[in-house]
Amino acid sequence: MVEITRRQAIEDAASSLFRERGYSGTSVRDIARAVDIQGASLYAHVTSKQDVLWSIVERMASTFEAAADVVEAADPGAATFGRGVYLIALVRAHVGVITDDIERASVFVHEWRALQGDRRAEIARRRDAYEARFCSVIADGVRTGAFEAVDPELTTNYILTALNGLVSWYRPGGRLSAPAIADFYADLSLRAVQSAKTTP
Amino acid sequence: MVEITRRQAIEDAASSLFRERGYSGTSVRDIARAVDIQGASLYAHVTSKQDVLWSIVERMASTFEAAADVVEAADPGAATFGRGVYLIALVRAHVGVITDDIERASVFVHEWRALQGDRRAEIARRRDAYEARFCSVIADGVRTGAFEAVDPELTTNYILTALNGLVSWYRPGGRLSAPAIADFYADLSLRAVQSAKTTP
DNA sequence: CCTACCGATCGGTAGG
DNA sequence: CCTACCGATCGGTAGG
Repeated sequence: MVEITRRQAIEDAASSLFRERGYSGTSVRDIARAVDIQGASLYAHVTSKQDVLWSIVERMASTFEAAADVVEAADPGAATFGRGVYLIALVRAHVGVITDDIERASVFVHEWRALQGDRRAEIARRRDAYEARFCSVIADGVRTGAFEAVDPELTTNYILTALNGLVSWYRPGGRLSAPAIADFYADLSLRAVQSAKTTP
Repeated sequence: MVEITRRQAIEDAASSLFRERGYSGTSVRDIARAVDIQGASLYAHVTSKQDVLWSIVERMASTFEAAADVVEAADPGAATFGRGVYLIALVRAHVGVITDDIERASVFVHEWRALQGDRRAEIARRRDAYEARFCSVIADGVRTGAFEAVDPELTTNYILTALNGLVSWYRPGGRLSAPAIADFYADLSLRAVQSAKTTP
């Protein structure tokens, strides 16, 4: 119990530092200082600095995946919803994950490249799979004529990077609430692909 | 002449390394090795690692500003062009700067935070001023009804981060040419803000 | 969770 | 542009 809490405190502190200074720019002593222990004592709780990064990044990857799973579960086989409704739901889910844990989300977006070897490869693979969900919804919409004849891959990159930009400026308690941002971002994303024919 | 060339080679190598590993993750010896000299010899050409980062970031800041200046010069007082045409021109200019020098652009986008003190503050200020150009075009369009009633600041963040995402995946000689990407990104950005009323 | 310590590497300087 | 070198800091281990 105590250990779980301590470990979480370490990951919280590391998330904040990794976000501010990057993984390479943060020393294990920086993290230790943030939780008020000696640098070497950190190794009673974690096996390496890489291990801390991995925990943060892996958890966020799972959270993004789970959020998209929920959207998918609401319309099994993707048969009922219009592609626009589906895209909006995916965008809202993505924004929600970011605003729910802005520091870990920031580390996920910007620091996953600091992972090494198999772990980096795994995250790259899972990112690709996640992006493919957006891509196939967009491709579907283009096929049915609900969306403009956009390039699905390019458009996925455009939209997802726009959403991820949130990690650089969102701050809880700011001018706009998280749900308001999710709504506005969903509107912008849908309009970007929406066919003029289906716009009233 | 030789020195100018050498200095450029160092900045090129540093751009590539800063892009791949980040500023903190790159050592001066890494840079030196890339230009085939000893680590300490680098200091015959640069005064510090910070100095190299500053050169890269400052040049890119100037390049972005100059590109927007050209757009502005084409319509002094912003009186003739429709806001849509103007926004498209700004987006194309921005994308063009990125695709013209993808490595320095990537460093500009991701590593400017590694600058210290006054230099970091200066770049933050110039970034804000640059973003304000996009913001005011969007705000104008909203006022005249040419654009949807979007939040100009939020929309500026959305669009500019989407464009900057290019630094993470654009590679010269890829599936899409730089001008094609600029066109598609301009279309997506315009549609995101375009009022349904003015869409045919 | 601490003190004490490890070899490696860091950015940078001296002096040629 | 080199060799030789500086003090500081790095991630991590030993042993309690």
